[in-house]
Amino acid sequence: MTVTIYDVAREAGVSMATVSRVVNNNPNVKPQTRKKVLEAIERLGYRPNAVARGLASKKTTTVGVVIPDVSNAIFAEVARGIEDIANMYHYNIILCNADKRKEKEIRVVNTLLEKQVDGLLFMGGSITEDHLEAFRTSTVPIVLCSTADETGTMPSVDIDHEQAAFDAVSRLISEGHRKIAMITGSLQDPTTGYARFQGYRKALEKAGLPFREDYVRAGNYRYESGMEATRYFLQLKERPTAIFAANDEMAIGAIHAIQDAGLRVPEDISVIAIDNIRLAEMVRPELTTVAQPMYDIGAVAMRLLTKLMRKEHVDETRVILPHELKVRRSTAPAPAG
Amino acid sequence: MTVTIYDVAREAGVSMATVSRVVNNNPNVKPQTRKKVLEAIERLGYRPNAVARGLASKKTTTVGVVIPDVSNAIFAEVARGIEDIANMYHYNIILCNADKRKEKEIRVVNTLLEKQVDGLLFMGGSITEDHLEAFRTSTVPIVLCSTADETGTMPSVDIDHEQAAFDAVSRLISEGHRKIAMITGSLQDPTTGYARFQGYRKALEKAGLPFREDYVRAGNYRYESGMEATRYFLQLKERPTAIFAANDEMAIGAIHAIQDAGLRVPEDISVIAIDNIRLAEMVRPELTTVAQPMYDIGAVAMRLLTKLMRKEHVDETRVILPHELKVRRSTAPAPAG
DNA sequence: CTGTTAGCGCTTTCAT
DNA sequence: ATGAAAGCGCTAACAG
Repeated sequence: MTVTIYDVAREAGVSMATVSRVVNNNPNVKPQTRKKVLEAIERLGYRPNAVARGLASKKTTTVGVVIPDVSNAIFAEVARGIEDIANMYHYNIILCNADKRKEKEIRVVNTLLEKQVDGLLFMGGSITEDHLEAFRTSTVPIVLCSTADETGTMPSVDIDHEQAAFDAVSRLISEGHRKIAMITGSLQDPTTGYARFQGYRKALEKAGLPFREDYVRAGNYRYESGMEATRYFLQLKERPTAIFAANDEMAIGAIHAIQDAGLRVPEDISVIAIDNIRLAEMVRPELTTVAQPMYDIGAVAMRLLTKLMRKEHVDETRVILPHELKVRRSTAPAPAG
Repeated sequence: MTVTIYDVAREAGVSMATVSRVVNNNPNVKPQTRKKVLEAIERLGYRPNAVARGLASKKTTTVGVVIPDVSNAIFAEVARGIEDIANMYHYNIILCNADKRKEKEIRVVNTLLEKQVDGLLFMGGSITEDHLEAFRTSTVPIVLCSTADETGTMPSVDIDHEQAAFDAVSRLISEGHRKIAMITGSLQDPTTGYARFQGYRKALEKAGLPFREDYVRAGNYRYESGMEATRYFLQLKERPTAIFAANDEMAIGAIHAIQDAGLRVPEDISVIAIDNIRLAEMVRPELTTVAQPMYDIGAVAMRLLTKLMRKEHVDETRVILPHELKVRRSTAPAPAG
């Protein structure tokens, strides 16, 4: 039924080992023999069985990538960075979606490990003790990508979320805003959600601005939650003049909620965020935001992983990439009054 | 180093076969024995090797999904449908990105086949003879998802693109529009791009409206191309009063190009499209569009694939799912004049 | 440069 | 209900 390396060997009149050599581009094969084998392969339509290969060689040349949420635009771009580098080093990559559910994240990690991937990239989301425990059982390297763990035990590639938030809010302050609200992400997540919130507080503090409970609403990183939080801010007696959203998608919700209420961005209210997904330029006014170097995060993480897999020396396993403020049209000086 | 089934057997004082049975939930194991084995597994931290399993059983319980472009919002939703059904039938799914490049699509299919997936889902994009040839070498079932092949030889799940386009344009016509432009996708792609274009022409024809070359611009399904095409339409002496875009993303580009030119949607120009990605409601005005049942496409395709993998009877291998017009705010009756 | 021969870790008859 | 043993298709020494 299916044609094996043995069939090819017989057809070409050589041994299995020789066929294996040509398939693996081992130079120790006479050109003429190689040709014979190649022809037999072609004639028989032989396709190497990667499963058997993996078992015999104990390498699969594939790395698993777990994505918290396929529908999140951030990850698409990070994935591109991962892929480009993976291709460069001849690794296949297989993506697994985890639906933003912790239990599934862990299940997926285990599945990937059972499949004997040579390495693992774990993207985004918060890292709990349960995650760490799953990671510990791994015999292959794992690097966190666009997230990091509090304990600092895992290799990771990420930005400084607190500083990014600090920079965004500072920009607002430098434009004269004093009533700045924030739509946070999950405060349960220390490395991203909470860090961004901390950045907001510190920027306020540094400027001597009071922290107000009613200027903070928690969202879930989604558009709708950005709208909801903003509607809340709009009905406050003392309406904020600027809103900082923990990510772009919520910021776009904020912009639309403001517009739907008959107000203008940025004339009445400024909006700023973090991420710089493609959408940021696909909204009117275009969104001012702190850009994460998504492609680079993926690329650097994958590069780090290759080094780990090949047991090369790496001097820094926890890398922080720089972010950059993209000034567009959604922010303006605070309105007088 | 790594603990194998043999280690567990020794630890539990049973044979490998017995361990295998408990791992595979084979009922032919005395509860007491099962308990002993489970304990040994726990104690040793045994993790079954899926590669060895796959080789021995000739099944991997995983299906490969090739995605033309991870950053395309459509596929995220389709993927969710696939996943839900896959989980239901206990298949793992591995996603592979093909970067919208035909050569890579084919390479990825081959890689997946080498990895001995039990089935394959091929999403979107146009199916060429080269694709078909790669598909033909497969010994496992393949179903096309959100696309179909012209020759009709492959199982597939899709919508009727021509009819969807026809319906969109007919809506415009019924609102009195007579100057209707179209931003097409790739006309090279018979099943999607060209079919949607055909639907446009037929709707025009049925209404006795003339077909004008200068009312058609080709885009590439991206936002920017939608903007460009629209800018072209705007400078026409006889400006269209409505634009039909082959997909939502280009339509949003059209809306912004119109707005950027100081005109209003829908008062000055109506915009309609096909897809209904989340973004359609994340734009102002919200986009009127013909919705593809993306989740269902994924779910039905995966269900069909499971039947094929289990060699169950299926009476219809080429399914067309219904579409539905979502009327929102981007269309209005044609302006007088 | 090429062939022989052990496994890789597991499933699966076939016995018992 | 359990065990023994033969592979699954391939790679990797080792010999020659």
